[in-house]
Amino acid sequence: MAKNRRVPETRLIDIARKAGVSSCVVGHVLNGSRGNSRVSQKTALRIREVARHMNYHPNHAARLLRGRRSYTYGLLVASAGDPLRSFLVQFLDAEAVKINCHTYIGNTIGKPTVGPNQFEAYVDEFARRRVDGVFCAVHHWWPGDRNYLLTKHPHTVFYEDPGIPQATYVFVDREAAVRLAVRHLAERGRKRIGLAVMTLSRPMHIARRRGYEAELRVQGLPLEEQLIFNAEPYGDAFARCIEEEFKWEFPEQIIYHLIKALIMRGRVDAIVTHDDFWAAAIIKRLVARGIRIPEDVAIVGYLNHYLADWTVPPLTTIDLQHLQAAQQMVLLLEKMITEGPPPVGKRSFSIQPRLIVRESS
Amino acid sequence: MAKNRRVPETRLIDIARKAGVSSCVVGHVLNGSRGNSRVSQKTALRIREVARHMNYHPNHAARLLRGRRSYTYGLLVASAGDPLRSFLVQFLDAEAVKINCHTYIGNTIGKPTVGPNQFEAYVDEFARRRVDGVFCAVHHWWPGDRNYLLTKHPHTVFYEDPGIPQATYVFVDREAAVRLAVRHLAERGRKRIGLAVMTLSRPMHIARRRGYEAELRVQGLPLEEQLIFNAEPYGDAFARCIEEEFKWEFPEQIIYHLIKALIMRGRVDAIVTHDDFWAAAIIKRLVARGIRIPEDVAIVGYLNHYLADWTVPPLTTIDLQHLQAAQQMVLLLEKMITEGPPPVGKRSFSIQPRLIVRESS
DNA sequence: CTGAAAGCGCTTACAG
DNA sequence: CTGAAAGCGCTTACAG
Repeated sequence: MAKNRRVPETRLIDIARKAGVSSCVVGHVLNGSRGNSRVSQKTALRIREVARHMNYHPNHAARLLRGRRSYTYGLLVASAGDPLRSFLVQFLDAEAVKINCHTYIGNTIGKPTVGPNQFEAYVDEFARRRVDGVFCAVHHWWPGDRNYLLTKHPHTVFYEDPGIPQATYVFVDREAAVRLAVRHLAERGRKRIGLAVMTLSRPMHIARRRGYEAELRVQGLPLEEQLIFNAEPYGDAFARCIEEEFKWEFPEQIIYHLIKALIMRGRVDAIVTHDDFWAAAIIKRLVARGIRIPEDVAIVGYLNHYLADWTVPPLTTIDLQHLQAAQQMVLLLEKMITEGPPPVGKRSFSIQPRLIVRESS
Repeated sequence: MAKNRRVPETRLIDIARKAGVSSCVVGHVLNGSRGNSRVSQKTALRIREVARHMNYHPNHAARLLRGRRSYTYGLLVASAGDPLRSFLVQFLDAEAVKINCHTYIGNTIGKPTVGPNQFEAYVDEFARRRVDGVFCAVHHWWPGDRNYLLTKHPHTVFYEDPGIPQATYVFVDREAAVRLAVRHLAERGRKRIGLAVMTLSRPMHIARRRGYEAELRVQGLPLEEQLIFNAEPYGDAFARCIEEEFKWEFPEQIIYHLIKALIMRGRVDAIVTHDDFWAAAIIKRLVARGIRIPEDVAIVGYLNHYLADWTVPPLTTIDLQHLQAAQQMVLLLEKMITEGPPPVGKRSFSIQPRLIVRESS
């Protein structure tokens, strides 16, 4: 019975014996954080040779226990497959790997075994595993005690403003995003540009309206209340995860109300949509009614998910620059870990989105 | 300067002092693997109370060092964002979480810092972190020394046959998959059903051809060599990852040859495609040429990626049952870890795919 | 330039 | 039913 036996790993002491030195010398040569000037070149070389030959890999647990960093970041997301965040997750991991760190992913979607407080459960798990810091990319409308997170892990960088004073975060400039979209549509001759948003009750979303109004003014276009569709009154507009299936449920009925409000009543000739999934759903419904995209109505998305390449017609959208956001977040967290938190007042960092023109506008 | 200080975590000894017992009693009550009969109910209760109150979380590194399992599985994938595998990755993680394990994801896409042998680098990293076992879901055409993996981690479960004798793996029954597709198309009256595959030089892909031919025979349909398109002669047909961008590059020129071969020469009225991405690309090209889907040509995909819901028309496809595969893989690996590898000859497990009918057929 | 030794926080065989 | 103590594999202050 093979059972749980594994080939015993080479230890520091094995190298030391083979090389005929003490283990502390080996430690200095192979894993030493300080300069290695204390060991002779020749010895160091021999030790490295032996280590390579014996396929030595330092025991991570032992180093951790001795107080070294874990070189691990906790990463909180609703789900690693969350279509709104999957590229951010990927980029965060890739950037972490570049500096020899690893991301420990905590999905906050409720699992029966973990119980309802999965967010908090992962905050504890991160503590157990001694992560160096945490990225929180959980949507603001997802449950989870952000204050508890900050208490247990002062080194935390959020994606989007968590609404907690003094928190450090990276956010996409939504005002600029909508201005880009509106300017583009105005330049293409659109006169009645609509805005469709999930909610207007959070600062980050109010920024969209602000950008929308500012750019309409610049373009000399009329500002009518009926050109703005806010999904809030129509019930829970947020994408939900169907627990069993891990698929994101899209609130289809919202699209029905949206078309009624913006197309029928508002008679828009363009819509700046909440995100690419909204955009794709709107395009589908409009095409089914014989409305031509972009001839009759132009559509602009928000995210630049790879879905945007596959809609018919392909979607003009706002790229959220997830790679740039990820780079910024890793840089920030690493700096927090080594140098402490940034000064108050310099804890938020905006990412400038980019317009990607395809065929829906 | 806050620096790298964190709130000191509660230790076992802190609980012991507070509860007025020795740390070994506390260890037995809180983390003991054996029955706790050796400690009185009353003491145990008090200890648990104190632990909860002091927010105790056992130090993972210390337990690991003492020889306990890491409750961590290594997971090798080309990239966590690989569109062909992302749901499998998600499900594997979710299933692992259910039994209180964690998946440590190793992306084998080459990073400059890790060097060209990222597969092997992660095999070593998994050893350092003392994972209990490994899932390998890397595509067969991706580089990486699978034998080295098995040497370092005898407890490994592959997704799809790695072509190594005695390896344990879960695979999708491709023969059954293609038969489902062909039968469905025949039932809808299609007479000239084409098959498009990336390669026929690996057993797993030859299975597609086998299923195709077998079902055509059953349906009494003609078997013509020109109805089979094998992309191999047209150069590197595999999706590639563009390093900088982490986007999957689709081999578009293949589609051109495919249409020429199957539509122009073969005059097919249906195509069973290599996967959903091929299917989506084919649909796009055909629609652009004025060919109607499914009236003129029916298309069936393979994978059931969520993209399949967004093509126009929505894609009829074969669902690969990734959830079921993930459950099987976790079950298998856990059993290997606790009871040793399954007997030779019982090391491969097939997953039966399912036909999902949408509007492209 | 190098070595002997303490200790990180647990687990567990051993002794009462 | 409970405690004293060794030891997992490292790191590092201390002593030569």
